[in-house]
Order: sequence, then C-alpha cells, then structure tokens
Amino acid sequence: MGILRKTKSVKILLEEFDKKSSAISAITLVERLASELNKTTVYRVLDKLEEDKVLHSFLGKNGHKWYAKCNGCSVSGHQDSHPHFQCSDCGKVDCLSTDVLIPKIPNRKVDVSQVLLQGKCEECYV
Amino acid sequence: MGILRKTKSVKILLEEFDKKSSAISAITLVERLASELNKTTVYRVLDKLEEDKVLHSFLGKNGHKWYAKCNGCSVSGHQDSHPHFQCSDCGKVDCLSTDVLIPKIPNRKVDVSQVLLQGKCEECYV
DNA sequence: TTATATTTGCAACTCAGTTGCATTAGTATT
DNA sequence: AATACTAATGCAACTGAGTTGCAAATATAA
Ligand SMILES: [Mn+2]
Ligand SMILES: [Mn+2]
Ligand SMILES: [Zn+2]
Ligand SMILES: [Zn+2]
Repeated sequence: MGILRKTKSVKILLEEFDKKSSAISAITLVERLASELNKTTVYRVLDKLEEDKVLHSFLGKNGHKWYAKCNGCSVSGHQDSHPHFQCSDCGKVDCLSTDVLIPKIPNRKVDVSQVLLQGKCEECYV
Repeated sequence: MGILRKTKSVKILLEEFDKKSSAISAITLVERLASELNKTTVYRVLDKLEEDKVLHSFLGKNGHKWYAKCNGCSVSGHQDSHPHFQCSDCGKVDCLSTDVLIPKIPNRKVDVSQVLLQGKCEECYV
C-alpha cells in the first residue's frame, strides 16, 4: 500500500535523492542518516517509496541494494528495466538511459532483465 | 595461486558440477554436501576453483553467489562475461551462449557487464 | 481534542559469507 | 615406507546487510 503519511522520515529520505541524481546504496543512507533515523526505518521507508514507484531498486556489484529516483515513471507505467553503471574508481552508480537490447533466447521466455555495467565514469575516465 | 592438491573436497565439488550443466548456488552446495564437507571448506574450494578458471561465479537475483563450469575457457582466455538466465518458476540458473551486445555508453568506459535475465526456462515454459 | 491506525525505535534475530587457529592430510624427499 | 613440509580442512566464533516483533510515538481524520 506504500506511503500513507508524510512523515519526517519520508521527507528526510526524499531530500537525499533530491540532492543528487545518482543512485544511493541503502548502506550509505543508513550510515549517513544514523543520527536522524533508525536503520529499520530507513529500510522500511525505502521499501514503501519503491512500492509507490517514487524510487526503484537494484543490486550493485556486491549484491547490495541501491536506490534511485524514478524518472519517466508513473503509477500506470513503470520503467525500471534500464541498465545501471557502477564506476570501479569512485564507486558512483548511475541509471543509464541507453537501451540494452535483449535478443530472443531460444526456448525461454524472458520477463525481466538486469544489466549492471562496470568501468570508469565520466569524471574518472581520463 | 588456486588449487595445488587434489583433495577429497575438490573431487566432491567437481563431481557436483559434472552431474549437470546448470549453475549451482553456493548455498545449495553447502547444504547438499553438509554431511561430507564443512561450509567453510565449500566456500574456500569454490574460490580456488574460480581462481583456476575451472568455475566462474556470478550473483543470482537475490544477490547470492552462483557457480558454473567454465566452458570455452582456458587459463589464457577466460570468457565469463556471458548472460545468465534464472527461471522464476523452478529456480534453475543457466549460462547463456547468446550474446548480449552492450552499446557504447557516452562518456563512460565499460569494462565489465553483468546480465541476468529472468523468466521461464525451457521446461517451465508452457 | 479525541480516536484510530500507521509509523517509528529498539533490541534481538537471520543468514550468507568470512576469519583465526589448531589439526589433518596431500605431496615430495629421503 | 617413513619423514618433513606445507596446503587444506574443521570448528567455532565472527561480520554485516537486512528483517521481525512489539511497545511507544505520531500523523490524520472525526
Ligand atoms: Mn535506475
Ligand atoms: Mn556462466
Ligand atoms: Zn567514477
Ligand atoms: Zn524452470
């Protein structure tokens, strides 16, 4: 059922995602907000913001959870199947708008695709 | 430095991968072999078999570790950047030989790509 | 202002994976 | 075949991301 009330926790978390457009790991949010919010609350609010399609989540290269703002998404149409890029130098993670075409796989029906690219980001790329 | 000795543990683990060609999660191996091998040993031998390019690893949809036999890989040329497919029905995970083409990403240098597809496998696909 | 349900904090838990260390067992040498 | 050497193993304890149950706090509607 998602977010029902505009609580302090919701506002604090949304502010973090307004500050910059790149993705933020749950771990980072928990430690960055440790003085204001409880760990459990952070995880629970992130969950609900995802249900509400305000954020979307994916797994980074260690299998840890990352969240990013949904861009072209509404409740009617949710577009979270884009690739993500994690910089091996600075660790920054971004949503990519470039489409990765998944070819037809023989004898299989593909429903979901997760693409995580790694390399150097714009700032770290000499 | 990888595997140096042909121990009982190495043989037991390699047998599991000879039985069938699909990938096996570390969790499954730990519990399946619990009566013969210690959990720590399973993880350590898997690590070394990967160093030796006998196996390769990747993360499944929950961020848990999976291993599969390397097919066209030698020590000189290791090809582990193929896509993987996890069946949402039966849970089976396979290496795919179909190539997923990663387009050029503006201002970024892509070194590694992880592609995990989910859907129905050949047996579960009606 | 009161009533009600949602949200929060806390502490304890889960579980995949790791680490330190003493013991065991491959392997090469005699 | 016995010895010495070192890698590999088992065990127990640990780590850390994420979860759960429950009582207290707080947003919202009446
Ligand atoms: Mn994204
Ligand atoms: Mn594979
Ligand atoms: Zn970078
Ligand atoms: Zn299946």
